[in-house]
Amino acid sequence: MGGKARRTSLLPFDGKRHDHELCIEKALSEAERLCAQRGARLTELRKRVLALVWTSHSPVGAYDVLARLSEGHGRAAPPTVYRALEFLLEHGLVHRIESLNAFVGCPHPSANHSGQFLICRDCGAAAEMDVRAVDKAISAQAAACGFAVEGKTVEVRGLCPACQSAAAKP
Amino acid sequence: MGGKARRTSLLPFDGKRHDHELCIEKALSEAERLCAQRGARLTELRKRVLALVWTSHSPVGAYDVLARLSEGHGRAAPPTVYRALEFLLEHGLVHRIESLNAFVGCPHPSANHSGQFLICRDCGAAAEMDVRAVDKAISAQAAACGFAVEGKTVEVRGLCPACQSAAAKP
DNA sequence: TTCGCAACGAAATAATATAACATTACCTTA
DNA sequence: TAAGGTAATGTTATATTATTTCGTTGCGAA
Repeated sequence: MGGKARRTSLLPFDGKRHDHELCIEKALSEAERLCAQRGARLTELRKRVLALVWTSHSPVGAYDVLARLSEGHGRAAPPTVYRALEFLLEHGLVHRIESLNAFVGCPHPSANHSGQFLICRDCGAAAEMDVRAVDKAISAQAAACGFAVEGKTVEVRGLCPACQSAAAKP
Repeated sequence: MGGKARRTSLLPFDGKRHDHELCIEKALSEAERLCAQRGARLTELRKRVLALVWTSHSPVGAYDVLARLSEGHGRAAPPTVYRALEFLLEHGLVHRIESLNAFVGCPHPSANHSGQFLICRDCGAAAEMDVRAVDKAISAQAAACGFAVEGKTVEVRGLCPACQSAAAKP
C-alpha cells in the first residue's frame, strides 16, 4: 500500500474499442487445443454454440443461443443447446452467470477456476477477475467452518467505468 | 498462522439440534421491529411468506412458498408470492440464492449487507457468513478496475460438516 | 367523504430448464 | 468390412421459474 494504484483495465469494459473478432478466434483455437489435448470431442455443434456465446462479452441466455443456432441450421430444440453448454461448462470453456441465468465465454479456460465476475447492469458486459485474495478469504472461512468447498459463485453487479461516465453527463 | 484455528460453528449445519421455532420467532419479531421503525407495512401476507421462508435453513423456492401458502388460504397466484418476496428482499429480511433460484431468511436483517453463503448440496442448508475479508477483497479489486459496485453475490457449494461425516460411513 | 396510492387478486403468458426416448454417427475390434 | 457398443444429437413433451396486465380492495391523508 501507499503507492498509486495502477488502474487495472478490463477488456470487456472498453466499449467496442478492442477487436472482438480476435477474442472469438482466440477462444475457438484455445478450445480446439484444449479439447484435443484432453481427448474431448469439440464437435461442430459445440463449436458453433461456443462461438455464439462469444458473440460479445455480455452473458447470453440459452434461448438466445438457441434462436441464433436455429437461423443457420433449420430448427433446434432446447436440449441441444443445454447439452452443448453443459459440455462447454465441464471443460471450463464457458461460465454460467447464476444471477442472470446466462452464459459467458471464459478467457483463460486452461486454468481450473470457478470464476469471479464484474457485471455491468447498463451495458451488460461481464468481466472475469479471478482474484486470489477473494478465493483465499472464502476458502479460509469455509475451512474454519469445516465446510468442504466444491464450487464458488462470485458475481458483482454494478456500473463499469464507461457506463459511469455515460450516466454522469445526461 | 501457527495457532490452532477455532472451529466456527454455524447454526444451519448443526442438523436438527437447535430449536428452530426460536429462529422463526426471532426472525418474525425482528421483522416487525424493523418494519415498524421504517414505516414499512409488514402485512399478514408478507409475514406468512416470511414465516414460510423460515420453515428451515434450506432455501425455499417461490413455488414451494406458493403451495404452502395455498394450503391454508384457498388459492394464491405466483405474483402474490413474488411481490411479497420482493418486499422482504428490499427490506433485507430474506436473501435470494441465485444459484438455486430460491430464498432464505436473513438472520440479522438490520445490517445492510449482500449476503455470503455456504450451501450444502446434500442437506440443502444455507449458512450466511458475511466475512469482511471477502467483501474487502472484492471491493478492492472492483475499485482498482473503476467498477462501481451495487451488489455482490457470493455462494459456495459443497458439503457441510455433518454431511461429510455421513458420507464417510456408508 | 373522496381522493390517491399501496397492496392484493386473477388470468394469461413468458422465460428458463429437464425428462424421456428415438435416431444417428463414430469408434473399436473381431 | 460388418457387428456391436457408446457418445452425440434429434424430437416431443413437460416441468419449473418469473413477469405482464389489468381489475379490485383497503387504508390513510387532505
